[in-house]
Amino acid sequence: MSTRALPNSSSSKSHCRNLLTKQSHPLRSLDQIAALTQFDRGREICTQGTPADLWYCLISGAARRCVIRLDGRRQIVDLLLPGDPFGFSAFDEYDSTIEAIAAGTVVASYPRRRVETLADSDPQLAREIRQIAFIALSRLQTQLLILGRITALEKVGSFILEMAERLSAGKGNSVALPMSRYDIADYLAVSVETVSRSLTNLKHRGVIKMAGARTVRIVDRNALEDGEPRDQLGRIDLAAA
Amino acid sequence: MSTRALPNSSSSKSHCRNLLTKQSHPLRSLDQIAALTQFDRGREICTQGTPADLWYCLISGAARRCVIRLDGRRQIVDLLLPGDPFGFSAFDEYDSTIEAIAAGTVVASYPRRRVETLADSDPQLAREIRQIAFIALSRLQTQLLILGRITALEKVGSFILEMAERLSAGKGNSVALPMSRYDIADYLAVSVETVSRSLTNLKHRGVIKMAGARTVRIVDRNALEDGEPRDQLGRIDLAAA
DNA sequence: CGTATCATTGAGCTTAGTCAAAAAGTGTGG
DNA sequence: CCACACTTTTTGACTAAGCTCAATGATACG
Repeated sequence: MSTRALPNSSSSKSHCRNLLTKQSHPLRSLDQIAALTQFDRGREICTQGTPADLWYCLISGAARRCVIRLDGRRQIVDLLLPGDPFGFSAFDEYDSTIEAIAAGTVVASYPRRRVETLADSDPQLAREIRQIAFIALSRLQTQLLILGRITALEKVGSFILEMAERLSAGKGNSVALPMSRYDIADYLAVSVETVSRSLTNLKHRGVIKMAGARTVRIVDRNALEDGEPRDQLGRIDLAAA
Repeated sequence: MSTRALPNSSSSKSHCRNLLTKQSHPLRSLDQIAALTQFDRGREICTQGTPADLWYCLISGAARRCVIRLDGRRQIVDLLLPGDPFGFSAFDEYDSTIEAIAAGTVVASYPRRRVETLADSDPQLAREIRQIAFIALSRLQTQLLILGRITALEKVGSFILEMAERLSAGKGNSVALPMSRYDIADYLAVSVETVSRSLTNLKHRGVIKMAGARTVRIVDRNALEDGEPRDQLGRIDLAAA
């Protein structure tokens, strides 16, 4: 199966099967009917306006869910990380386009009709799908709350926290961002320059440390949460410039 | 009739039963197990952080779904209009607080466990619930796209269009907004003053007409869509000041 | 008819967008 | 391995959109 379908060399296929069994994901019970596909950076996984015949789950890598506006601007409506289901639509067509961000992003796909039929006779599966939809709702709501923040600094701050949460499952204080500044900008609805400046600002204030351009280490979690620099006791620290 | 539970006076109850049968809504098939409640303006329908034991559907009036931030600012995550289902949560507690906006807002509520059990043995119902979740997703996405707009003028413009769409089902060009400028501001994540100024701007440019403070008549649909004033042929009209 | 809420308008200031350019990576082919 | 092209990231200067504070009109409601 090439881009579309991953090349049929057994090696890559088995490699992916391994991934599928290793990476826990919400549609685990459907592993048998999953098709695995690998995508290069920037490749479209599915396209806004085409028939929504497949449901997906991102296995490894990262992807962006975006819509293009009338004025040509792109908005990223969701960032997809390992374990995230996507491709659900209230209507018969996808409501957004999904593109791979990381090289070699692997995606599992499930024929929608097939799954729905299975769900008809399997209440447990039906509940799982419902749960998946609710999780997608809560992810969208999280982003809504980020977009609703006032200052760009707060947006970038909560973005870092969200990524840390989702990528390292809350464990470490270090996040390797898989996406470019442009992606972050279109996700937060600010300009690239502002993203960059906000990061430098946080860096200078000692709230984060950078290792290369894409690895962030969180130093002061509280400060990221509301934009205000805090001391160890969580008090707003007016000394920090 | 007071707020909490509708007093069991047969008059008010039958009045509401009428509403329930008249107003088409997505959980129609569950009318039998629905409880109807009426709320005064500003009253809480359900509260963030409390057990999410009920699913709801708004029958008449309007409500806001909001979260309060650490800094005390309120953000409105969704506006609920007749026919809109709400109260779904990925976890065991509501992720937002819902408050009535209009006087005498009527809401149908459904015990979640009961519905889920019914869905286990009724695949059709299970599909309907899924569809409801997907529709909620698409509504959130719509708002995400509005929040992602750059200028306040565009936000207010698409807000008016969205309300026109949802309230009058696309028919008329006149919308009676059920909410205050403050609600609009918290929904669009801009200040009240900016909402007001944007409306005056649109009014002065002849894009909309106002009848009182809360009734908007759309004059130039195209202009609302992208912020640019258009002539009858849809061309950007630089003459309009 | 008074009081509270809601809506509009003005003036000043801050934030972030735009345009422009430099610096730092990344990958490719010779 | 290096040179070159291209992308990504950062920084600077300028400008404008929108926030804040403040005050004045309108509306609704008891």
